[in-house]
Amino acid sequence: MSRSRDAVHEILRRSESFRSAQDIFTEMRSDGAKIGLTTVYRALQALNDDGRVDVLRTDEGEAVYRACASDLHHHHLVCRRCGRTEEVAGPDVERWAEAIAAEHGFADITHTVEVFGTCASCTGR
Amino acid sequence: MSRSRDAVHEILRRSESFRSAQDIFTEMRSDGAKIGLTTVYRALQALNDDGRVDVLRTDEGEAVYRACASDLHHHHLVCRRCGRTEEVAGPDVERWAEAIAAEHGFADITHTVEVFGTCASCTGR
DNA sequence: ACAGTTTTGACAACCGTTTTCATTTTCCTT
DNA sequence: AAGGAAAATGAAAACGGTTGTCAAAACTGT
Repeated sequence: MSRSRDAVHEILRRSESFRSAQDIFTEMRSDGAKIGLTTVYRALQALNDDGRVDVLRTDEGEAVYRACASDLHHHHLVCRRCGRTEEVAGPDVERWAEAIAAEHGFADITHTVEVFGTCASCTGR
Repeated sequence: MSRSRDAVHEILRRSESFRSAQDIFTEMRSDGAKIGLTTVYRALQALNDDGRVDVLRTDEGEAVYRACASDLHHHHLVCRRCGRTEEVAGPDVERWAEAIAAEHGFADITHTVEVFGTCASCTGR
């Protein structure tokens, strides 16, 4: 498992946002790559197992993947129509999470925050 | 939409944890209720629309529901050790989400916020 | 080149969820 | 009560994303 796995990883690294498996598959195909959807799924699984990509679920239950930027901590604003994703910083949210956790006696906390909406170019269409 | 909707809500209120639609359906059937799976799904949707239950996705993409203790919008603080869940209100987060979305031209937004940690009684054990 | 293992991909199977649609129930008006 | 429109129901089919199957193709070391 290497050829296509690297290809998928590459696509993801070039992307700035979360991408779905089908989405990646479509892009690779129209780029002329001869790869199967199954292989894309397998590559994503493997990459996730290796901790090289992370995955989250949209409101609709679709899995979307992203190469780990691992930079700063930030959250995502995802268009539920076209999948476009903006990275947004949320210092307020971080503080809120810390405070609320402390208040309830919870320690060692982590949090997930994802905002879904319809982006400007998809609105009204 | 009332008979079965109340029944589903009742099941949820008696539950202490998140339940899947299929799970609820199975319980109701073995309790002798003559209800269809479709109706369970519709009841859950309606209850969710009314803000009486909240829904989240498991890692596997399955939707799980839970009766809201409070009728207001809120988030969860989940103990990663024992699974204990506290409902927490997050007006700050709501405002933050709205603001950030508007700033990027996103409309019609929803958000998921889940905070994981180790609760007081699990700490130090 | 050769045998053995791994990877691949078309296709079918899966599973949770939604849609369809005909039937039943509920509710309102006489 | 009776009649009729509107809402609710449920069995079965459709759907969409994901995973399994399995034979063919691509690597591996000898």
